[in-house]
Amino acid sequence: MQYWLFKSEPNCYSIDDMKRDKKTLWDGVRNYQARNFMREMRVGDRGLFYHSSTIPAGVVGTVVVSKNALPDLTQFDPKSDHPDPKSNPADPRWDCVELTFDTMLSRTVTLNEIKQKKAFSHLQLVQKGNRLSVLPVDKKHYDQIIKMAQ
DNA sequence: GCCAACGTTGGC
DNA sequence: GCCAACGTTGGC
Repeated sequence: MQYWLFKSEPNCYSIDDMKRDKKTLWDGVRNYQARNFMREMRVGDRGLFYHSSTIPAGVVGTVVVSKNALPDLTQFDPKSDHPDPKSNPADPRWDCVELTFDTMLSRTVTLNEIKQKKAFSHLQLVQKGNRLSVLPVDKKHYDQIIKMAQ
């Protein structure tokens, strides 16, 4: 089983939305590295749900991968937020996975406190300039962040 | 294949 | 809103 982190701006899609919807397609991702990580995901993988571009930014909940990667249909919809006219329907460029709500953390584990712990220095999330919206996390770090919320 | 210009992300 | 970082695009 692998562990991941999913970023979302809460005014776009928050952990509360995730809880209400129970499951959602993680579509709209238009970054090759993030897409490749989604292609590696398998049903049952765990994920941290992270709120970005908000104060404070941080981990707010957990999710489970409930469907392996499948074509992201929003790329072919001119009315979607991220249409990609260059993507060929016979060989779609962008994929998404389905996520299912797991838990809401009892408090936000902020980026700031994660940065302050030396144990997290190799976490891609805390390395400067990180703009990846989907990234892998070690089980160790995943467990530790959940523990910090308690 | 290089690289400048440009657009987007995300913390603050 | 600012700005640094960095991915993408496109001309050559």
